[in-house]
Amino acid sequence: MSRSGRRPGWPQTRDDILLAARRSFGARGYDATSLRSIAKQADVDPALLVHYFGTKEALFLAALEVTMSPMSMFDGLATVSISEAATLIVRRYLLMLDQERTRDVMLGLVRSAVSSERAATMLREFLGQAMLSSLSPLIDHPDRQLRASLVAAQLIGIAMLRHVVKADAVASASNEELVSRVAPVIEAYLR
Amino acid sequence: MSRSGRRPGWPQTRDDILLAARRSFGARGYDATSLRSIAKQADVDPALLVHYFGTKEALFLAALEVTMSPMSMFDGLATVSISEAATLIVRRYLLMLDQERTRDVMLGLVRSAVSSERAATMLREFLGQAMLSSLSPLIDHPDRQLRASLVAAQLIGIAMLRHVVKADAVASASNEELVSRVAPVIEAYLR
DNA sequence: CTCCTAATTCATTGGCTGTTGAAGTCTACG
DNA sequence: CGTAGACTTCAACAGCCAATGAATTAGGAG
Repeated sequence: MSRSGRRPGWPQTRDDILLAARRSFGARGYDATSLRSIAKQADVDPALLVHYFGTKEALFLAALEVTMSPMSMFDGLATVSISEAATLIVRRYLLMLDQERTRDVMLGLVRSAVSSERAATMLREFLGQAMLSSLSPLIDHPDRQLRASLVAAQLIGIAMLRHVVKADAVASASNEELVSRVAPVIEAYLR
Repeated sequence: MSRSGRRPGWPQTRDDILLAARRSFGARGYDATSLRSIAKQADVDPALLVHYFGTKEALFLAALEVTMSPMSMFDGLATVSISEAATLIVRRYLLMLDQERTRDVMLGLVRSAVSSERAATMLREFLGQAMLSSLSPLIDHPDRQLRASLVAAQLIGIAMLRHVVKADAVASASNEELVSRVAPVIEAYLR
């Protein structure tokens, strides 16, 4: 936030803003995050955010960039055994929660969904598209949708306890510890 | 919000405020709920809330009244088989989510925990006290804490999908349908 | 060298927030 | 009947919010 006017060098500012926004939304959710706080974190004037993105909600959408598709959490599950699939799902999910970028997106979605109908819809659609549609085909039961949703419930619950509530046992367990406890349960839903 | 001054009859107003507060916090969480909106819902002046409770946070605490003990979700589990215990846990939990009062408390806690460290601590302590301490003794494993926490994760995930995200499959399933799918999984954690 | 345009900031607006202090109005007790 | 005190409202403050519009600065094209 130096003196007024255009900054020298190449304007990477837009990305700085997106980074700060993703971190803030991920850490506190939509409502609790102000444009001003994002701007301060990006060392930039608040008006610049609306110049680039128009509105707070648009910035939220841009920062979370809901195309989590490259995370490919559910690729290649059809070609392995059910028990291997269950293990892979849990391991990949925990890996996603380990990487700052994807974790911030996930937590930003969850943290915002609880107080905004808009964000709840985003999360619902994300789940329906990314998880249920990839998971349901693996399940050979008339109630595949329900079973797949319960898998999602278990995973979201783990994210809540690990990163939001910060419950000791779940927060301090290693990934492989969690995999070995949770995978059999996921397997039970798939089978 | 009639004309000024004391209202005739017995002042049940305090309870009206608590009811409106519990509903609002349960529906939107701490941050997204304003004293003014609660006051309007209770048909009362905003200043009256602080006269009775002092501060917004105190009202939050009073409204959620974290002594959910009468719900006794985990009573008498030691005397039945593990499989019966699992069924009872899920059924009682869903029952709690069916009753407005306890559901509002639970959802208020969850909805507020995601954006307030304070509320996250409350939820963590509630889980530690109400669930883990009642559940752990049932589990004959060195990692009972982790297993109990994963049960909690599954249950919280169900509340999220059913009442926050409103995922179709979980929201429209009957209680007994859910019990029959989830109980075996809980049993796996306990066994 | 000169403009045009993109990047950035500044000052401001209107609205909502939690909280405060004073005033009004009723009930119950003496 | 009157007055103390509980109940309730009113008006206001200071602080934060998202958003707007004009002003300032720099890079790049001609």
